[in-house]
Amino acid sequence: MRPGPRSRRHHAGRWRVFARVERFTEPALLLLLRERPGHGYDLLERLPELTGEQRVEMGNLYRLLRALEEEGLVTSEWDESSPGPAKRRYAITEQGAQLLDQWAEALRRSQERTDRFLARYDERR
Amino acid sequence: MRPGPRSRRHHAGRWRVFARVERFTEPALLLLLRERPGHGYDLLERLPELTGEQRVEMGNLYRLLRALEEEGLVTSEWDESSPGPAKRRYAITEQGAQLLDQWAEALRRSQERTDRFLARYDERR
DNA sequence: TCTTACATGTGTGTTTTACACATAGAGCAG
DNA sequence: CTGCTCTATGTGTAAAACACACATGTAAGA
Repeated sequence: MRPGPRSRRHHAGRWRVFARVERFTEPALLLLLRERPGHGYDLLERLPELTGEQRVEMGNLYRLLRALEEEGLVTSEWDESSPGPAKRRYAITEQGAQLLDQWAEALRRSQERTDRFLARYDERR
Repeated sequence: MRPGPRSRRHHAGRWRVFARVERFTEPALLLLLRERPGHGYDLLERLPELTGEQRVEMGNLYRLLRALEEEGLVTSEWDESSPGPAKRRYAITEQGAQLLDQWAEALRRSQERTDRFLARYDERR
């Protein structure tokens, strides 16, 4: 029953504190797809450019892509032309691009909040 | 069954996208307590200085404070001297201050990630 | 033939957050 | 002195987000 290294609780020196923006995978996928279309496995490999050390779990990635499609934020089609196993190739829609814009604004607001936090933290360090 | 406004999914124009750092309340509490001790209700009112629009849910706040205490990050004692209902007055410990330092580092790394994201977003806007 | 890389998925548990409600002291308006 | 609001602390539980484990199949190369 010991909490793992990414558990909610952390003894000061023992476990790693890892600050993440929640649902960051969603805007990351939209940005990658705005740059160019791609399939799940491809996106899985391109994601670390944006998410860094925190790798995205593949099971949830495929589920997220289908959820995005259900909402009309991306579209997909089977690509059997290219070699290897069949791939589902995703592309961003106009709606998806608009949501990405909203995410960018939201992320800027989040940056400001964290900036204020860090400034206040540094004040009395 | 309609998802609420803070649901996981958002149609581009309809629902609000809200980027938050997960478990941000924890470092926020530690910072407030490093500045001066205080009780739950007091912290609930001071938190918006750090968290902004996203208000913290009081039920979870009290649970979080007790969890922090269990781990030795804060201490508490009943204060019945001051007027009104009895308050549980929390103070940060050395361990708590150390964890806050780790959070600050983690938040800076998170800022860098988001900066990279936004720079890449702006590139091809 | 076996292993590895590519590729897509399901099932389920844990963690984090949201929502709803319970309890009680104290001050004040009527 | 009754009801109302503000202060103050909590519990119960559901939903959302995320992690971990595993299943399935193609294709290429040792």
